[in-house]
Amino acid sequence: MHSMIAALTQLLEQALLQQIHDRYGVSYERLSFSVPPRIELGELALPVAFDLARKVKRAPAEIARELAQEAARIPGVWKVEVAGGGYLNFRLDRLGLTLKLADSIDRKLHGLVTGAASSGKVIVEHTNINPNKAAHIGHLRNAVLGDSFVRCLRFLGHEVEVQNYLDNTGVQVADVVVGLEQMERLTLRQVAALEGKFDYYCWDVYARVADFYRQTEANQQHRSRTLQAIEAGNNPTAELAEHVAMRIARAHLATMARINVHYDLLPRESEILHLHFWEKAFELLKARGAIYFVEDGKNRGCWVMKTGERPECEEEAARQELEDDEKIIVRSDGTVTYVGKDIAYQLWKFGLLGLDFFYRPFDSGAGGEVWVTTTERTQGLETPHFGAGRRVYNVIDSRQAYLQSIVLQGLRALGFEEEACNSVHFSYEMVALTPACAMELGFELSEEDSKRTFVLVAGRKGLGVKADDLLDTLLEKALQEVKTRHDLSGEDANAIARVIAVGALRYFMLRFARNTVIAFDFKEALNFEGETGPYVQYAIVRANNIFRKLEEAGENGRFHWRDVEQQSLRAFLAENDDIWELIYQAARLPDVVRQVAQTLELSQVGKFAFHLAQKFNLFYHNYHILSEADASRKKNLLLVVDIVRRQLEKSLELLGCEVPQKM
RNA sequence: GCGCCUGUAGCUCAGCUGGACUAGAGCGUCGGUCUCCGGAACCGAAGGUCGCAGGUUCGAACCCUGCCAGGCGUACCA
Repeated sequence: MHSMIAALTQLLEQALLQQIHDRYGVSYERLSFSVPPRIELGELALPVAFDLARKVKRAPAEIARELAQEAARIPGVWKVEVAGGGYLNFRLDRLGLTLKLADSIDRKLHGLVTGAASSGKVIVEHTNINPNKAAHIGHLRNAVLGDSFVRCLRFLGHEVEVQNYLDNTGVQVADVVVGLEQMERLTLRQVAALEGKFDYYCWDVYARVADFYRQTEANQQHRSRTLQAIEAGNNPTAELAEHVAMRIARAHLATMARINVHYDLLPRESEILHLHFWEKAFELLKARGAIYFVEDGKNRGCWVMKTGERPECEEEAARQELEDDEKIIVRSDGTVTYVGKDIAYQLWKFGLLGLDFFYRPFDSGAGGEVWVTTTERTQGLETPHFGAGRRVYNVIDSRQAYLQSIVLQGLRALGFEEEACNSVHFSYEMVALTPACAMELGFELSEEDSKRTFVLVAGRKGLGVKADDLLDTLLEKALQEVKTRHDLSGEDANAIARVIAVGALRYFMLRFARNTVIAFDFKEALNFEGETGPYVQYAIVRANNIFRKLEEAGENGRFHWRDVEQQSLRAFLAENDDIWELIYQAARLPDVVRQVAQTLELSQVGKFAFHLAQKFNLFYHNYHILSEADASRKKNLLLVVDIVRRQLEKSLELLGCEVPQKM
């Protein structure tokens, strides 16, 4: 799938490459177009004449003029001009592009051109919250990035499978189980009877376990013992762990459903173990010599993988370094680390393990169809085919870059070079708190910390903003705003407030580049003005109001873009650069999304929507549409509004935001 | 120590593979726009030696080197 604009650019490139070759005998691989500083100068610019000038020893402006003459005949091109001493500026056929775009929008393509087939299933793994406590704002960033990325890939025509991996047998779940069993002295039955928000309850338990471990050596030993019991299964501790993990997982799904995030499959770590995924991977790794057993030294009794690029470390002097370059895959107590299990999981994702899970639908209580892995086949149940992806994206914060590289090293060691290349660590920075925010939450900071620009969220300390709390606060604020403007029933007001709150939250999480640390601040996150989701929503609501009024005005008020008079529209577009710019920007949506698929910078979609909304608001201010006396001009204006609102709506949809009826 | 990332307006951030210019937004500040399709909006002003110093290039916020400052990682946590 490529876009209208990309298709046109390609056509232009082909024609020019041919022309340059014929005329000057120079062969380029490709031409790199840029964007002129102002729309009046055109939509595409090409500085190739500067380079040609050196090669054929002639003036760049002269060469540019020669190229311009023929290029003007390319279909879709309106005019070609020479500027800036040798730039070729291309001005596109405004009417043609506008009509094409309107038609494309009607067919729900929004500027895309159907073309190349999808290149196989893409698996996106995101969210992956340890199921041992409530989700916090850092998890929201992960889920919003992942979910929006999935929406973009689907828009581009990819088949996408969304997986939310549940680390239900890991250390973090074990810690909470220790807290419940040893600290709180609760049985499974008692835990199951606990009322209220269980994820919040566990948040506090988890925060206190660290202290519990510090108290005595015996307390500390509960961790390893519990972890082993969980891995072994068939014992009360394992059952409690199962209860905790799945109950928390449900809570996470409910939280994510609030912000329009859903999944296809919940692969569980316990199945990786019980279905012997890990054993199989372990055998493969051993057979290939990718990991080895350590007899001596600090890593004694562990199976490790060598990291770093010095396989032949020499003599005793290097012994220390060698140990530093060993990543433990199997601990000395026989349990497997996360990385080990992740290698097995990654192999399965590509269909390389020769094993598969069993599946059953998962009742998340949060709507949407989601499946979970199980250890046994369910009789008579037809299950979708999961896994066996062609390309895999793991949305994981940048602190895990090292672990991710080890997983890839594992794949490579097993000879799966191509799959390693198709494994992408979708890395992003964490959400931290401003010191002011941490203090607002009631945390005492050291003098050192209070001087920092941000402090890290720390689940172990219970320091963080819970996702549901943030959402509740946003909802409340949005509701206030709605109520000051409209007299609505509670239900209607709530529905609108929810859409606005989610729009604000998701936009906020996507505003920043991936590798920017978000220093969370309530004032900023709760803002509904300026560069925010509600700003974009408001622009669309305004546009929708125009059409609503039009319909209210009667049958003659109905509008369809095919009703525009082409001659009138042609002149209108030629005369008004500001309007043409609005449409051209709107047409760029698929180009932005294609770029996002490569750079993984979702913020670009947000920026696109915001800038387009800004331009629209200016247009809205400058042009009166409903009161326009000239009928054909009015239709032209309506066409502009229609195109822009539909592209804006689509870009919000890609960001997982909806549009309220009114606001 | 080593590895990765970051340093742009008072604050929070953009700036695509180096390119047309006066380096852009939002917030905040100050001043305007309500007989209008809703002001969650629009317009204007003030505010920057793009951390510092070299280098490459016709051209550098962007590429290279060094330095300074900060963050993260380098766990038998993930």
